[in-house]
Formats: sequence, structure tokens, C-alpha cells
Amino acid sequence: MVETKQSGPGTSEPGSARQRILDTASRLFYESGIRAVGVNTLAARAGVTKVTLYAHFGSKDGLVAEHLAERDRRWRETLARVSAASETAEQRLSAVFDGYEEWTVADGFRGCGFVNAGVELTDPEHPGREIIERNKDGIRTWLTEIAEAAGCPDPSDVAEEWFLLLEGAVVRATLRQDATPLHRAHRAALRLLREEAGG
Amino acid sequence: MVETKQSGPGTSEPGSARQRILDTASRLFYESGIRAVGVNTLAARAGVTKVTLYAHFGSKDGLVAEHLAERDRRWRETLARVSAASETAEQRLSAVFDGYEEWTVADGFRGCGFVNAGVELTDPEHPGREIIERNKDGIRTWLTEIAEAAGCPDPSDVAEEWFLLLEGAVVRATLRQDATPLHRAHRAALRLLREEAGG
DNA sequence: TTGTCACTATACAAACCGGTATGTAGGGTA
DNA sequence: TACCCTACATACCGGTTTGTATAGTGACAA
Repeated sequence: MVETKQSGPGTSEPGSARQRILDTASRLFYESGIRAVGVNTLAARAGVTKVTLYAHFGSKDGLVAEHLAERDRRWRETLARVSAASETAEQRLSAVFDGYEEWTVADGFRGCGFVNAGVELTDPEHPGREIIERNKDGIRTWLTEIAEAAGCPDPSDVAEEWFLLLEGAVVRATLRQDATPLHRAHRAALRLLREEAGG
Repeated sequence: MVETKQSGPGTSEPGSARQRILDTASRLFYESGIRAVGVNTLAARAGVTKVTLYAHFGSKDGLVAEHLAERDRRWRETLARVSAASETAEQRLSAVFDGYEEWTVADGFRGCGFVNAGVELTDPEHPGREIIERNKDGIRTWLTEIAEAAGCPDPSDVAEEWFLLLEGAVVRATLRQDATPLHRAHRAALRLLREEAGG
């Protein structure tokens, strides 16, 4: 059996060491910030030795990058799930905002993990930056497709404005610890959709 | 002579040790992130000993807080300056976006220093958080006054939507290293102003 | 049985972290 | 002169950082 694995020994089965490290990283990095969490803490909390961690991910930066990739994967799944039931473009647009609002309501909300990582990873060569950009590009594409489906004359223009509202709302919601910015952005986005597609 | 000083020994004259530390902190914290810059580096780059730094600011957290306060002070000055020449509400609104665009064009642009600090300072008790909130509240107030002056029926509502566009544009501009999100937000904000005030 | 694999346990290296202790030099002032 | 203030230099504290080296353990497969 030719198994395709990028690096490290382990499998990615639910309870495997690798998965436990990734899950713990996801939680701790988001809660406390990437720089604030050391590999010692991380390994201890994952119930794994540091040696195992390094066997799987090579370095902390490597772990950070894989963690972001995993987060991106999960994020795309969520997006697909919440818009599975949607039929119209309006419903699909709402689904995106609903997805974010779902996040925001949960306690321990600390904004967008990718934006936060972008703030912390100041080195432009960091392997994680690529994944951050890929994620944001995924959202932009997603929004553009909705605008196209709605028949907007200039879909990418509308999508970018939606994106501004969305990103701004997440930042505002984080600082205020309150979901109303997202509701406001949601409303504004729908208004824009009706203006652009309906006109 | 009864001199009013909050803490530390020094004056704040242009070339003073205190001011040099603050200036260096402003540059390094913004460039590399707060956690990434140690007090050793900071003191060395400011041409000051660590003892002096601690005499003035008590702790790194204290320095971070004072640095943010200083940044807020400068930011308000900039805002006052760019809108000094403005007469109409529309001009004053544009001045805010112009102020941000001015920033964005400069190289080494790494987004809003307050948002970034908010991401890094995960401890809710950190003295810097208060200043971040004060700064954001200042912007909100500023925008609300513009909406009032323009005769919008619900000024705080319009101001919050402008804020979403502004904050979103800064985040997008940072990730893309490109000022077009700010131009787009600027346009959208003016459109909204005309709809709300003109109608 | 022997080997491989994923993992644990421990210990260590070298650098860096925030913060402090001790002592000195120079200017302002009374 | 005597004092105070500011800043200097140096050396140190305990703890943490990322990363590695070494040895051992249990499971599974040929």
C-alpha cells in the first residue's frame, strides 16, 4: 500500500498522536496566540512528548503551517455544510454570514484565526502565510460565485465589498465581544445584493 | 515646581531617553509584533540601558500600554490635521479614508496597530486593552459626528456601517499589500452617505 | 525470532525572556 | 560643598524558548 504522507511517521486517525497534537494546537493557538504557546506546553497538553511532536512536524513553524491548513480544510467543510441547504444566491450569501455568526456567539471568540495568525506571523517567509492567503482567496472566490449566480453585472466588485463588510464585522465583533456588527454587515450585504442584482 | 508626572523619572523632551524608547517601541512593535520584540533588543535599539527603560515604564506591559497611548495621541492629531481643511461632512468623511490611505501607501504597512495589538494581547487584564478600546471608540464617535453633521436620520447606524467598511478595508489591504480595498471602501462609504443624508 | 514502527521518558544544549542588584558618572541646584 | 536626579555599565537571577540526543517500551508483521 503506497500511503501518501508529506512528513512524519504517524497516521491521522481520530485518536492518533498526530491528530491530538493538531487538535490541541488548534485550541491553544486560537485561545492564547501562536507565539504565546510553547512547544513544551503544547506537547504536554496533547499528552505527547516533544520528540513525537518534532517527529511529526519537524519544527514549530511546520506545526503552525499544518495547523492552519487543517483549519482551512475544516473551514471549507463548514462553508459547504451551511450552504448545502441553500438554493438561491441570497440564501447562499446569508449562509456565509450565518456561518460566521455561529462562530461569534460561541464563547472564547477571538476573531478570525487566519487574520490573527497573519498578525502574529510577521516573517513574510513563514510557511503559514501561504495558507492564510489561500484561505482568504477561497472566501473571495466563494463570494464571487454567489454574485455571479445572482446575476450581478460586476460580480467580483460586489464580492469584494461583501468581503470588506464581513472582515470588518469580524474585527468589530471581536473587539466588542458582540455579534451585532455581523448582523449589521449581513443586512448591508443583502441590501447590496438586491441593489446590484435586482436593478 | 510641582511637576505632574504619572511614573518614571524622565521628561518627554524630543531627544530624551523616554521619548527615544517610545519612538523605538512604536517602530519595532509595529514592524515585528509586540511579543516578538524583547526588552533587551528594545533598549539596545533605543540606545538606552534596560535599567533606564524599567525606571521609566516599570514593566514591559507598562511600556506597551504607554506606547499605545502615545500612538492614540498621534492618531488623533493626524485625524484632526487631515480634516482641518474639510468643511462639508462629505469632505470630513473622505478625510478619514484619506488618512488611512496615506498610511497604507507607506511601505512596511502592516495594518492597524491597535487591532494588531488586540490580537497579540490575549490577556483581558492587560493595561493596553483599555487604550485599544478607547482608540476604537474615538473613531466611532468621530464617524458618528460626521453622520450627524450630514443630517443622517440615524447617525450611529451609518457610522457603524462606515466603520465596518473601514476596518474591513484595512484588514484586506494588509493581507493583499494593496490600497484598493481602501478606495473601494471609500467609495462605498460616500455612496452610503448620499443615500442616507440625501434621501 | 527478529525487525520495524510509533511512541515514551529523560536529559540536555544554547539562546533568549522579563526583571533586578550594584555601583558610577555628570549635571543642576541649594 | 553636598545633594539629587538621570542615565550609564555590568553582571546576574530564575525561568522559558526551540530543538536534539539517547535509551527504552509495546505492538505488529514477516
